Amino acid sequence: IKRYFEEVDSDDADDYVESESEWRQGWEASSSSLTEFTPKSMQSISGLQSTSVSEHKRTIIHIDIDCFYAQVEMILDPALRDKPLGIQQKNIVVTCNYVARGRGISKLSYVNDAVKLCPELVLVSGEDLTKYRKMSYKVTDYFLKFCPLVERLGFDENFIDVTDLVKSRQMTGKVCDVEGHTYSESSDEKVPRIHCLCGCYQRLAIGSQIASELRSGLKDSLGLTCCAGIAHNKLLSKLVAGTHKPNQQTVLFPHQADEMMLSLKNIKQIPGIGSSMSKRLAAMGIVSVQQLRSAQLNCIQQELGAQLAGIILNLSHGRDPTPVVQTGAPQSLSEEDSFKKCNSVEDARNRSRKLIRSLLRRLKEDGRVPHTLRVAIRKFSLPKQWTRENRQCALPESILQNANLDDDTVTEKLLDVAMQLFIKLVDTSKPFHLTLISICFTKLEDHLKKPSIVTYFKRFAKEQGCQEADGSKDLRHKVLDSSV
DNA sequence: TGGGGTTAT
DNA sequence: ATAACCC
Repeated sequence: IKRYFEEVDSDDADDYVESESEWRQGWEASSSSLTEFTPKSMQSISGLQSTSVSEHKRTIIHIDIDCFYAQVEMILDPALRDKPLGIQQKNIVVTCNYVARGRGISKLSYVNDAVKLCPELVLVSGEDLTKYRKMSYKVTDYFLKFCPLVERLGFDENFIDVTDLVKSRQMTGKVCDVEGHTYSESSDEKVPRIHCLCGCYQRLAIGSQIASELRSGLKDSLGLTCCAGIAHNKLLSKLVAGTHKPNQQTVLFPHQADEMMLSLKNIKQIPGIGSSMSKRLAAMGIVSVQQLRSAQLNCIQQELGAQLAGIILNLSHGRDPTPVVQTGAPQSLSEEDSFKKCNSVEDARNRSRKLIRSLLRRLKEDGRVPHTLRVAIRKFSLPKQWTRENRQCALPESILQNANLDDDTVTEKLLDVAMQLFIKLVDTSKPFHLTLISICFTKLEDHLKKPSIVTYFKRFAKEQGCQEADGSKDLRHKVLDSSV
């Protein structure tokens, strides 16, 4: 096989390997007649249809920081390291360290239950996300030092597309083996590695080396441990990252994609299929990945529409063409607070003021200026009503344009805007009962952005009643003619 | 359940 | 503006 790849020099060859059985057939067939082992002959051997030649060409790493909030607290106070630690928000333990997990505490459990389970549990308040947010961006920035394609998912996960990094390492011609675990449900069954380290197998092996370097670098520079999953797309890299759990990494080769997907107990475990979609599919009698796969295409299409059906079905086969997209600066900055009861405008105003104060602090660091403000509330209603309502409006330029963000009058101006929105949400002439207020700044734009020359040309064009600024030449003549 | 985020409709 | 998705 090695000679084959050397002679044919085809990176595409292993893209034809669709499932493990097909791979085996190819393997067995090849050992009897090496010369006939070409992509074409492989196709005839197994009768497989490749979905896309380039489908296995990327190398994606998914990084998942181990119990992120707890790790941040343990770094800030190393004395917490060997104690059972929980992070508390209101009366919920939102996450905990591994010592606490060893005592049977699970994420998102009630404080009462957790303390009953483990009376020595140390609780730290995690309602203010500032430290976690800062560390989170340090992590993303760390990855960005090596590779531009980093996509954040929440505060503690990142996708990294290392395809180009892998390519340049391949140029050196060195062959490397896998670092860390290799995914296989039946763990004693080993992929005959060295024979397979060609094409995408070699690429993913290099990816696992890179992942290992990134992980140890992260530990050295920020003191954080994490899990990594390496695969040819985002879906699989994320799923496989969770297979060996704290502080380990796992690579998944394409022929194991089926096994990975089929190992999921429920379609809800597929990232991208949430509670709403699960319910719709469950209503059609579809609960398992296998059922989803064997469902009639047109049946699902009827129910979901062709586009969505295609995406969902693709996911069930471990296919995910979505690219890793650079996340960059956040699209919105928000803060929220939940409580048992808020039933007066005064109370609402005071709570909103706190939110706006801390948002202004963040805005100052961010450097950008928001152009819209949104207020959201949750009304107390019959349990199981998870409904939030929101109103938004454009922010008057005058408030933030070149204001001192520490100025309390700025806070009060914003608060006035927020309360106008609040009144649209709540009929304050009647009794009300709120359980959450959230304030969100969006449409964040660069502050120091001087209007570019283009802006002036466009404005001028408009004044002159020009059509599209198709020719800046023509425009320039106009400008000169008018002796500006 | 909490305190965040994103994108699609 | 809401609803879906993610952590």
